[in-house]
Amino acid sequence: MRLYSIKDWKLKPKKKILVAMSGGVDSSVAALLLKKRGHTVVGATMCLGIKNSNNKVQCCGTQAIDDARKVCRNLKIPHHVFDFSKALEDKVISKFVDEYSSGRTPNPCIDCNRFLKFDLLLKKALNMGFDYLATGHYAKVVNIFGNYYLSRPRDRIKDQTYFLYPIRNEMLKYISFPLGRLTKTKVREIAKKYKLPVANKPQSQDLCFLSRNDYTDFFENRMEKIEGGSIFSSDGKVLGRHDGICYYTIGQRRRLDISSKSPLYVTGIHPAENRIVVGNRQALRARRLIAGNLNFHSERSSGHITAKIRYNHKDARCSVVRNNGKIEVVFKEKQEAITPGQSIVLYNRDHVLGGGEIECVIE
RNA sequence: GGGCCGUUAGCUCAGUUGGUAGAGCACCGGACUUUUAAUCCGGGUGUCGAAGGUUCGAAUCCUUCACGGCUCA
Repeated sequence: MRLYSIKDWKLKPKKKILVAMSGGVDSSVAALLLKKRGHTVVGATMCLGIKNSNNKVQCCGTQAIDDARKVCRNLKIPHHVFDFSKALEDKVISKFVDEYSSGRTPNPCIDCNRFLKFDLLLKKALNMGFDYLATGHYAKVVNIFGNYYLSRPRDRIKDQTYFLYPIRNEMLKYISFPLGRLTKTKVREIAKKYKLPVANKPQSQDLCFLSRNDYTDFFENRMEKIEGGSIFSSDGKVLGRHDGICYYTIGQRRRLDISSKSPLYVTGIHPAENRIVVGNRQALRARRLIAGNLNFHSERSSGHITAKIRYNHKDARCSVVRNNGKIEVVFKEKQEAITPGQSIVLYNRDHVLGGGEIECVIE
């Protein structure tokens, strides 16, 4: 017998659900499934004010809005576009720029979830009389004795709980992830079966507000000044030059333009001295870190706890001490390239305990 | 002018006592990915400055020349 029940839409009365639609396959299938279960479904796309030149596929540009609209027409559901461009600028992009100038590596997708999708958009949905906000994320919300938790999805490869930890716990009861019990393969099959216009659309990969080719221009326009500086070895020798610390992240190997006996990786970024420090791969490994800007879904801090220090990273055993609005995490095995600005997310088996932003590495 | 050192992949260099070369960076390709112009995997792209000589065999030893650097007049 199950101790908890996963929200099962089939058993619940029909609800009014706003589906956040990016124009991609996942959120389109999410909308389709909810519609087929008989709920009242409305699609919504966040307009982020991004100019989309040359017909490039972007997750949130105008192409996204067009695609989402097509899908909604196909599903015969209404489609709204909400202008979140100012919020994106104020809450996500400005921080993105600040973080890079401070030598940190931000994760804007997490802030987008924190401030836009699961805050502004969710509140807007509730204000409009919707019962739930649904998205196409691969994750689950589970209810254990009246408490809501974020939990890993069936498709472990697509697990997106890492990006979702900043959702306020009290908001989980208004959130639905219809893909939580499906695999990506199955989702694509469904999209084809029902002939969704975006069935064969490639998976999005880059930042929605910045294409891969625009990094340099973006920083040049946004940053007050970008100064080149020296690249140092760990023992203080000058090995080369860098074009500005905003172009580097911890663990980065490429673009160093330094020749040596074995590959070099960025091990430190020091904005005050405008200095990049490099070392061998071994020097990237560390065991302890401090994280802040926390959000928790569970008070639990003992037992089988694992954590991942970035998306696409296997979670690893660790212990956690909470202290004064921060956590200190100590990994059983050293982790590679722990990067300030990236998020650390804590798990107990399948449950997301919470997470925060890495502030510094201790050792 | 003399002496010394150097010249090897696009770049920086390694190459043991002679057996036709290999690292890093760069570049190209692939995997992964709604964060990192991230990471990982694969690929050597070469008249070993030139010409002679010694040798079964020369990037390696000898001679001359060219170019670059340091140094002494």
